[in-house]
Amino acid sequence: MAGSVNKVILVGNLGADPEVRSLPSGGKVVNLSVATSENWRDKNSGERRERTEWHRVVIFSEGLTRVAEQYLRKGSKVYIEGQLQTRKWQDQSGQDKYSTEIVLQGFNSTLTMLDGRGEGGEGGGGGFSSPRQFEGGRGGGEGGGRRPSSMPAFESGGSDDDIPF
Amino acid sequence: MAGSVNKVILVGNLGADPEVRSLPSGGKVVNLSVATSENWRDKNSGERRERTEWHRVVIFSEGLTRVAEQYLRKGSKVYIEGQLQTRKWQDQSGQDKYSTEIVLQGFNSTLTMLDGRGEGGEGGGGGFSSPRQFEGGRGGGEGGGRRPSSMPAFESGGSDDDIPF
Amino acid sequence: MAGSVNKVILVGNLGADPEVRSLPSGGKVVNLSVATSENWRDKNSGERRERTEWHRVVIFSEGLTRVAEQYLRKGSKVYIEGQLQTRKWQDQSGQDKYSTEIVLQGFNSTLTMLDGRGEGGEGGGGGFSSPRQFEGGRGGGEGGGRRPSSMPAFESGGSDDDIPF
Amino acid sequence: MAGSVNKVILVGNLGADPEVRSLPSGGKVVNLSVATSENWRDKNSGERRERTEWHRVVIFSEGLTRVAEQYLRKGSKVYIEGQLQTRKWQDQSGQDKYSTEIVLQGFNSTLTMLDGRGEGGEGGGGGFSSPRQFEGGRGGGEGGGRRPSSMPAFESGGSDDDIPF
DNA sequence: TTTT
DNA sequence: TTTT
Repeated sequence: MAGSVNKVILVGNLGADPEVRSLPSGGKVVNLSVATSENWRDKNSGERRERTEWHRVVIFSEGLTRVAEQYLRKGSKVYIEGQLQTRKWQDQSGQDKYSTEIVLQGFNSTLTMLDGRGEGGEGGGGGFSSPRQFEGGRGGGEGGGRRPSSMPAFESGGSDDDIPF
Repeated sequence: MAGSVNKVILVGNLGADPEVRSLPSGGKVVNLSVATSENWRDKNSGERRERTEWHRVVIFSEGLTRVAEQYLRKGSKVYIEGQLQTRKWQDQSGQDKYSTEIVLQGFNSTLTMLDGRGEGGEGGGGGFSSPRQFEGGRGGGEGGGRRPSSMPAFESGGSDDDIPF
Repeated sequence: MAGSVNKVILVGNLGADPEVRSLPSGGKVVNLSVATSENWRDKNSGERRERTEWHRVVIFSEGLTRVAEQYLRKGSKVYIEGQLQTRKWQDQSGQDKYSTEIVLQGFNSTLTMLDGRGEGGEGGGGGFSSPRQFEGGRGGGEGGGRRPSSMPAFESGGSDDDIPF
Repeated sequence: MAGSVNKVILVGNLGADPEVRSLPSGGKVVNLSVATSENWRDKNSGERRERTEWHRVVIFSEGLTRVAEQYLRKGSKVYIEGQLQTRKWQDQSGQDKYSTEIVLQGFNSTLTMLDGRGEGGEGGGGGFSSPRQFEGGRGGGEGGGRRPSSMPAFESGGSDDDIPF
């Protein structure tokens, strides 16, 4: 089919450091555990209540795995845009299990750091330094846009030095 | 915590008629099974491939349950905006199971019909037959906006806010 | 700066056929005029009211310009994901003018047809008539994902035959 | 019409303190000037480039005007969800002008502070404490919001004239 | 100018 | 289980 949209947008904090796994193919997959929370006041009791939701995020996009591995840590706040996917697997006893994940792969996947904590003192000269945005996929060349021959996204081919912080 | 966002946006088709359950409280809950699909051409084989993802959608918002019950049918195309929630439950054997759902409840929940088939007798209550948008939550009184004393949304008289999440 | 997000999501109808312009570079730019509307019942008068908003959409992404040109027509319903950009220009009298547009360019741009009317044999060839999804940018190679060596998106490099209808 | 969606999602920084205006009705309207930026590396020159977009945000929702007035300052980072609206007005010389704004009013409007920095050490026990989320509609009572003790310095190079509205 |  |  088509004519469909499957999009998840999260702003939340990492509950743990990213888990990086290497694939036989040489690529990497990064798993994030992201918390989102909401507060509300109970209408009856008047008490303040909170609910935290934990999201399992799986990053396949090459550029984004590198970003996650290098710059994200437990507590980092991130903006994430990905797709919902439910995966079936068997546990040790052969029981069917289902796991629903937010997958960052290919187009329309985004990972943006929202807290530029570390790295070189944004207090310094004035320039704040760290939050940066990266987008999924490879560099896409546009034919005749406003920025011909440029790319508004993370360039996965480059070295670490490409990321200036 | 707060400063977080938990949002799912789907455009897809219902795989079955909505399932409506009545709650002890008198309210209703509606479950939808929504398919999103993507097509791509395999870069190696050149074959066209397709992947369909099934999403479990749970509607608590009073206005939206009514809309779903009355106007949605198997095959309907919908735009949905809700929140991710993972729920723990036990199967018959006492095994822990987890189910991740897109929940439409309260603010920032939206259900829009994208195909105005409208066949059959929704002529009942007032019977509009075609795509219509409804939004979650209560009627929100605006103090001094551009549309003073009007409300751009479905007016739900009741209280679904009692459900604490 | 970074750590920012600039995203517009529209579901609406084209008020006119797409306007296609060729660029000196050989590329094309397509402009769409998209209407979104909302209905609500005035809380005081009880009357039903409607407000329509017109959006100027500018498509630079190569694959998406072709899709728009070939398949979209006045009245088409579309899902659009792009970026807000305000552009300064001068009218004939030299007055500064500003125009805010939804720009589809590069990553995170999406154009999905939501009504498969498909009138008038737009393909000639095989004519599928209904909703299809296309995404911005060029094909993004993924290193080690779940769909190694495949691409879940519109492939801009190919010929028209890539689009199977 | 219906079956339409008009949604803007921004994550950006305030270029100035919120502008609060009181309405004859007693309500308030708050205007925000929000910057989003993107960085990319020019494919030809290899140079790093940046483009900043300024967005005019208008808040009518009662709860959100209060939040904006009390907690947002120049430099604040926010998540915003609203609607696009283009407004026609006349300048002093009677010329027609158009202004496109992101309007937060009623349902599906959200304003979330993303930098509640204070409160050291999210690396610590776990508890991060300050960012708060508010959503449109009713005035949500914000019980215990802590004012960020300092705002991350927004780095606007230029004068107010940089902001084209 | 669309759509219902 | 939908849709094309």
